[in-house]
This record gives sequence, structure tokens and C-alpha cells, in this order.
Amino acid sequence: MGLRELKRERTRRLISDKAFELFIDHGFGRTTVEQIAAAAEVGPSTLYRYFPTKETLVLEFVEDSLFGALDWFREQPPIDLPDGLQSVIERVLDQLEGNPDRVRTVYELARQTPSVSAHLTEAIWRWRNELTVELSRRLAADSPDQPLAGESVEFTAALAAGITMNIIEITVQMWVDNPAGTDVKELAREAMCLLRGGGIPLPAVGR
Amino acid sequence: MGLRELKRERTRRLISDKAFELFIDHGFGRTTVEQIAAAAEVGPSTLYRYFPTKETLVLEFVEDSLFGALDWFREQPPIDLPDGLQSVIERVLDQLEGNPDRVRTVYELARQTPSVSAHLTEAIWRWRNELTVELSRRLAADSPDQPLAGESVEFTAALAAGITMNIIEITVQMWVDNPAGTDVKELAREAMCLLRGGGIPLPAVGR
DNA sequence: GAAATCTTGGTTGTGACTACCATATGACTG
DNA sequence: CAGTCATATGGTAGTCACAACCAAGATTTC
Repeated sequence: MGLRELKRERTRRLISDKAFELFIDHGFGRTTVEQIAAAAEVGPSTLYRYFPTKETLVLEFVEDSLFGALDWFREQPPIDLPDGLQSVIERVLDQLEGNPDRVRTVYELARQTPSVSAHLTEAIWRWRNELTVELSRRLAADSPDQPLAGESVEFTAALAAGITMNIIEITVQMWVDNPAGTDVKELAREAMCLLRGGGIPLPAVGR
Repeated sequence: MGLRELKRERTRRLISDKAFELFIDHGFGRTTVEQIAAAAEVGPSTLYRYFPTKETLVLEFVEDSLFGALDWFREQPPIDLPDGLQSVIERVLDQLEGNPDRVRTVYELARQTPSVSAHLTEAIWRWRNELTVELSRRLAADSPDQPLAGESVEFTAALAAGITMNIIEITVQMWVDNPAGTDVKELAREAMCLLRGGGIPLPAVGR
């Protein structure tokens, strides 16, 4: 790795950390981008080159966790779909559990600030849509002509992706509300059991 | 109704209509609030009094459809929960089907403009959370001590609300993509059938 | 018709974000 | 090592969404 890349990572980290400090101390709305830039000892122009919007400063970590797991899933070989979704969920939860403080802070900021909340939900929504595409691909490639309870592949994929997203959101929410008494992955596993039970017509083998 | 209220409704409508015209013609980002105010022949101050943000101009209709149905549901007597959720879904879809053009325009604008998309998902997310609260209330009041497959009431409520939201989103999405060939309510009814089938442990009688 | 109340439009200010340019700094070549 | 090339940086100027405030006009109420 060249010196250039190294410095870039360092600067990015520095800006992000200083931003979180200021957000925690003074709130999102009461912190200006110029203050963050000054704290990180860079010009505002530079800051904007790394983080196109103020909200990105907060949400980059969550977004990386989500889309990292999705990228991983895309490279997995065809696999039993419920198992696949469960492993995606666990991968996301692993990432988030690695930085509990950041997760809590993000949730706190989202609760207080509408624009953060809006960008957070938008990222989750975008993630769900991309997961839908991937599931459609796997379902279509797999089932030559399965009835799927009379519904189309797109419909099933969208529903499965939506429920996957719901499980992640709900388990994380409960974990944030009660950090000590919650085993996130166990909770997600139980939730998945409900879905395997039969109601949602996930074919036993997806692709 | 006094003259004051009448004028207020008229002005609100006028601003909203002009805004949609401009958004359709020139796009969301290329239209300034001042242009909208000028087109509606009011001052920018007045516009901001009616619509606190530029995005509200676009999303008020969707938000009214969602939360109107929720308000209605809150006033319903205890009822079989799957039936209740299905009627909520149908109520939302009825509202949206009443203005197909607006719905399509909103989706179009959301697709093109990140900030509109963000505010749209945030509104949907907020709606789901309020539905979760209402479902929790009904479930708690009903079941003296049902096992609920080992999960808490909150968890079941959140999952049910999430799935309800998913069904609405998916059916509307498919309707927007293919306006002619989709019977939204029939689609939603079929989706609900899947859930009644057993996988999601909605108790047969909620409250 | 007068007083109280609400609505309006304008003014000023802040802060996020864009476009642009000159300078500095690490990277590669002879 | 010197030179040049590509990229990163910081600063400037400008746009636009939005908040706070205030004076004038319209509506309602007595």
C-alpha cells in the first residue's frame, strides 16, 4: 500500500472520529461541518471529498456492515435459501456487534434528528432492494417452473428480503434497547425458525 | 366552515398543485422553493408555513393515506388480527388507488431524488413503528399469557407490522411498475393468505 | 365599527453543499 | 537525484433550503 492510500485512510478515520465526538457532545444539529473540519484540521473542501453529506459521517459504518454482508452473499454458491438468509443476517449482526458504541450512537442520533433517521431508513431500504434483486436471481435460476403458491418469483423475493430486513431491524432495536439481556443472534435464529415453519413459501432449495 | 379555513385549504391546494407541475416539468432538484412560491403567487414565508420542508410538498399525500388508515384502525373494536391488518392494507391501497397519477409521480420523484426517497422511507418507517405500538397494545390486552412461540409480545407485534408494511410496499411497487395488469387488493389478499397459513404466529384472535 | 387574532410577505441570517482554481505533495521516469 | 506527472488539498464565491423576526393586512368577534 502506498503512502498516499495510508494517509487517506488516516484522514478519513480522523474526520469520522472527530465528527462522532462533536455529535455526541453537542448534537448533530448543533455541530457544523466547518467545526468538524476544523477539529480534524482539514479544510471543508477536503471533508466533503471524503463524505459527500453530513449524514454520511454518521451512517457509513452501518452502511458498510449491511452492504459488506450483501457483497459476501453475492459470492456464495447456490445454497438453501433460508440458511443463506440466516447467514446474511448473522453476518450483519456480527459486524454491528463489533462496534456496540457506534451502533448505539447511530440509533441515538437517528432518534433525535429527522434527517439522520431519513438517511438511515433510506440506506436500509436500498439494501433490501438489492437483496431482492439477488434473491430473484437465485430463485429464477433455481426453479425451472415451481408454482410458488401461485405467486411470481419477484413477489416471493421481495417478501423474503423484506422479512430478512425486518428481522435485522427488530433484533438490533431490541438489542439497543436492552444491551445486557439480549443475545441478538439467538433472537434472529428464533425469528428465522418462525419463517421456516411454513407460512412464507420459501422453497427448500434456492439458488 | 369559516372563510379563513376555506382560503387556507385553497392556498394549500394551489401551492401543492403548482409544486407538482414544476417538479414534473423540471425535476425536483431543478425547482427552487421560490419558484414554487412565485407560481402559486404567495411569499416563500407563506409556503414554509404550510409545508415545513420541500419534500413535504411531495409526500403529504402518501403520508395522509398511510396515517389516515392507521387512525381508522386505532378506533376499530378488538378484532381478529389478520383480518384487521388486511383491512388496514386495503384501506391504504384504496386511498392510493384514488390518485394513481400522484402515486406514480411520487415514485418517479423518489427514484430520481435521494432526499425524496429518504423522506419517503422515513415516513413509511414511522408508520410501521406506530402500527407496532398499536399491535402491541392489542396483543397485550388480549392474551393473558399466551406462549407466542416463546417470543415476547413486542417481537410479534414488530414482525407483524413489518410484514404488513412489506405487503403494502411490494403491492404498490408492482402496481406502479405495471399499472394495467395488477389488481393491487387481490395481490395483497393473496399475500395475507400466505401469512395466515401458519409461519408467522399471529394468534387467531387479537385485540 | 373596534379590538383581538390570525395570516401574510418581506428581511436578515445561517449553514449545507457545489464549482472552480491555485498550490502542495506523494508517485513515477530518466 | 532532478524533473514531470497525477492527485490531494485549501480557499473563494455562489446557490439554495430553511429559521427567526417583524410590520402590515385580512378575518373574526364583540
